[in-house]
Amino acid sequence: MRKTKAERQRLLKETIEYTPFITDEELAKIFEVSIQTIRLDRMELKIPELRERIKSVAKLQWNEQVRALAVEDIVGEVVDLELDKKAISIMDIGREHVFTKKNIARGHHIFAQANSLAVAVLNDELALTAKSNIRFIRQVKQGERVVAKAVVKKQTDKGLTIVQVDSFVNNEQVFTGEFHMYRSRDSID
Amino acid sequence: MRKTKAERQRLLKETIEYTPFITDEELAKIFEVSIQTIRLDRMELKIPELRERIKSVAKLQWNEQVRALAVEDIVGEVVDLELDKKAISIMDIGREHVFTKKNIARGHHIFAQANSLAVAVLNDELALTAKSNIRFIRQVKQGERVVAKAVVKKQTDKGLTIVQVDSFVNNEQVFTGEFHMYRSRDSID
DNA sequence: ATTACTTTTAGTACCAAGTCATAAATGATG
DNA sequence: CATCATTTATGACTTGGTACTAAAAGTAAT
Repeated sequence: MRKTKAERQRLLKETIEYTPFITDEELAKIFEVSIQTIRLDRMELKIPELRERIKSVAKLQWNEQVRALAVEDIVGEVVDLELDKKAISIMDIGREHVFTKKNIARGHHIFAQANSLAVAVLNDELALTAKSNIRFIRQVKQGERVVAKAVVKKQTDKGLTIVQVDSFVNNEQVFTGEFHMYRSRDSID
Repeated sequence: MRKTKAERQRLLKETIEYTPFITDEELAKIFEVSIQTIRLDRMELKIPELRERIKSVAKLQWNEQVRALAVEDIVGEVVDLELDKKAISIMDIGREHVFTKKNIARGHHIFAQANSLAVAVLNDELALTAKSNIRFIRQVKQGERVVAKAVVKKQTDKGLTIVQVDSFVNNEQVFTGEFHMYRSRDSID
């Protein structure tokens, strides 16, 4: 039996979201209605036509490529920042961060967040990590939110700046690291 | 003056690669030739029409999403592995690894390669990094190939296994790290 | 059952951005 | 000037639509 209008529209929306590369004609066959009905549905649901859908997916991809380079620069989201003093960032552990077998976050993601933050907190065009001592205090699981706190400490004898980063999940410490940073004015290159 | 055919086709190819969302009409205006000429050019160069180009970019995006989750587990490519003894991995530094402004690799990528290798070299279902001392010895640039070498050392008093990882570009050391690893049999969970 | 209203289908004209094929105009070169 | 490559023009057809109008079918209420 053919479904009701509301039900059909619900499924239509899902179907298009799941497989955006589908024509009205194919949809009409699937739902056993005329092309016109599909088009009426799309209008009511404000779903754009095939070509526009494809285009928007493609544009997204185009932006991703640009964005991947930009966003990659900062791991986690900086929520508080006082240049050359302190900074805080949060990162939610998702599927992409954990070991595929167990759901424990891979160390380098925790590290990346901390390292990024150490770079971001410094008021320099480009700061580089020269050395660091780190410690993973406890495992972080998928779904947990890691809050990393960076504090800028003294300069070392060699002109490096020390940034201390501690990461927490619900106020429980999961990571600690001391980052010795080169700053752009004393580049090693 | 209008360019020669060969020159125009060379530029056309470039242009389309760079901005695939461009119509023949727009191209015709840019190169000051008729639409038909552009179409002849596309045929000779085997460049598909706008809609096909958009579609292929969109499909690429669709695959990327799946891929991103799988590849993430191993950073770099393991080329030699003797379990519980030593391992070697290589990683080519690409655009996705460097700071957008300068072309210097971000520390956490170098770290990720080393950390991954430290995990991989241990003959355990799941090894976790507990602690590590690392040092970035010199900057790594885009295009360089980083070879990471891991050696399994002694157990510590606390049952941790120490893995020493040193990374090189053309036999010049760029990174060194000592990783203290938990092994699955003495899980901390 | 008749009326009223919603939902669906049909049909036409039109559009963008092409393909395919044929023919004519233009340019360069021996 | 003849000849060949290159460019332009023209028309018919294609896909996957939009926009609009009109008719048919289904559903509910009086």
